[in-house]
Amino acid sequence: MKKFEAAEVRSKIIKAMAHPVRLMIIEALNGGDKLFSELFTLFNCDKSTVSKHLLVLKNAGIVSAQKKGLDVLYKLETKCIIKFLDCINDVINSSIKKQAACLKCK
Amino acid sequence: MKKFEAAEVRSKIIKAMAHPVRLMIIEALNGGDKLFSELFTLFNCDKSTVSKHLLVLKNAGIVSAQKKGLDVLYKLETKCIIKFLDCINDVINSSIKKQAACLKCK
DNA sequence: ATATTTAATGGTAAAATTACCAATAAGTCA
DNA sequence: TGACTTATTGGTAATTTTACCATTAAATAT
Repeated sequence: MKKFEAAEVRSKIIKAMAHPVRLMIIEALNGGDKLFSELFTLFNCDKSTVSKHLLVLKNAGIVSAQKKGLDVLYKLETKCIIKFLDCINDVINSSIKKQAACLKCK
Repeated sequence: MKKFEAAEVRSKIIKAMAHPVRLMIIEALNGGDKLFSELFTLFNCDKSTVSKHLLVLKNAGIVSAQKKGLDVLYKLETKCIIKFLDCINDVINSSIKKQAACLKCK
């Protein structure tokens, strides 16, 4: 596989994470499997919007879905993603530090 | 800070990674600091396009830039991001396995 | 000084993402 | 069966992202 193709596949997965609602879904599911109805209550947007965000995550292989009566149980398939969020926090924190240092210099 | 705001900040960082060219830049910089002119040769797109991708990464705090004569030296600020790429590979591999298993069932 | 080389910025058209509403599909229960 | 409940899909307008071309800004060298 060419390097660019590999990067394309990876970027699709990352793009699936790159939305605040989808990030919060991932974090919620890290605390345990959740029904659609439970996830839906976390946000104040349309039900169809949440459903489509979940579809994006499912297509990326990040979550899986399983019918439970009228409801649907969602599951986080890739726990390692949570570790990544710690790294993101590092990026944020070091940015904040630099901004603070910059203010001092003025 | 509200949960949603925190997720928004995080998603901005992740969005900055969510492009094949920007991912390849990150990987290239993980191998060591690179000049713009070196990075540019990796892609066959316009120079301004590469420059703008670098700006996105810089604004996200993922890389830093430093003038070196006519050229600019770029540096990866957050090495932990590379570990995340391993996780992404896990997602991809487990997706491939599932697809393979699915084919068997037919 | 000015000609040259290089990265960055402005502008813009095309493509992708997003969120809502309406309609549909899937399951439950009387 | 038929009424009801719930998640999903279709459609669409608004927003965002992207890539190129043209221009500008910054540094070097003659």
